[in-house]
Amino acid sequence: MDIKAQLELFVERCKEKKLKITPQRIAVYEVLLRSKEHPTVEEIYNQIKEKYPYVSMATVYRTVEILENIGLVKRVCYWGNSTRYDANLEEHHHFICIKCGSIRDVSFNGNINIPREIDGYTINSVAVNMYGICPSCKN
Amino acid sequence: MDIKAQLELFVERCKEKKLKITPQRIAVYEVLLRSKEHPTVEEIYNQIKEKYPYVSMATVYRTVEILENIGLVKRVCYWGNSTRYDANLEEHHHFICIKCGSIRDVSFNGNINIPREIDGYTINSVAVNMYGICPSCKN
DNA sequence: TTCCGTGCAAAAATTTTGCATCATC
DNA sequence: GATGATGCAAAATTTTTGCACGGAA
Repeated sequence: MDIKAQLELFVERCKEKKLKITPQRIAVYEVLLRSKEHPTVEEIYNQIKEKYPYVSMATVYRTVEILENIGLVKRVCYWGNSTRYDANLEEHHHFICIKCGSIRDVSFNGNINIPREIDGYTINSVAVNMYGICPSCKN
Repeated sequence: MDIKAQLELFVERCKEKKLKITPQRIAVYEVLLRSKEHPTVEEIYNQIKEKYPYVSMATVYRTVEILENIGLVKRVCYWGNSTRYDANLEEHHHFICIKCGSIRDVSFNGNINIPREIDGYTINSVAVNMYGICPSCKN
């Protein structure tokens, strides 16, 4: 799905939930859509500030929470303390470099063999995090 | 490995690294060894306070960091903002309830089919997090 | 005795909230 | 025009740090 289509989906979801479509919300979502780095709130804020200097940190916090609630971004945890956000909704997993902290999306060709139910636990989604050393840290 | 053996391993690692063995460090590690809940720093602190009221939060923060550095606990991220710690070093994965936030260890019978190397990335460890609804939240 | 580790308190960093104003619908 | 969103600043929360003292080696 391209960015335009994603933004249209966002508009649609907002209308469904009676959420207003504001420039701030679009800006936050667009940063997330264009980024492959799974940015923290602070990183999102810094990127937005270049274009829209008036946007406040509080709004970014509020917006990522909304985006998470309406299912357009996922909160992801990797390494360190920072909460990060990811707008890539397609099934994918992550490689995290334990040296430099960089994150890279990984898709498997072969599926992971994980049951949909364990001991009465219903599994909605699976996140596989692989930790190791990335090529540029090998040297 | 039982708790006694784990504590001996801890003592050994400390000697290797010229770290002093203090009651506080043992207390923190013991809480982590006995807990299956993957506690946060605050939860560790509260448990220790019952036995050793003088221990400070700062020490707990410093100790979990040391334990992580010497490879005796893992920092795990699941849901929400809290950083949690896990002293179970055996290969296992986690189920996280997206309603109540509870965490449960999961071991697979069948292995997950994950390569040891992807595009020049060397994979040291894999963490599979399954998100869903636990039995007590189904009602 | 020598250091390293600790407690305490202060500082720093991160996240949330209340409220008046503003913008979207 | 009504309602909900925003910015700002303050508050709450979480984590880190400096320093003098105390305890482990």
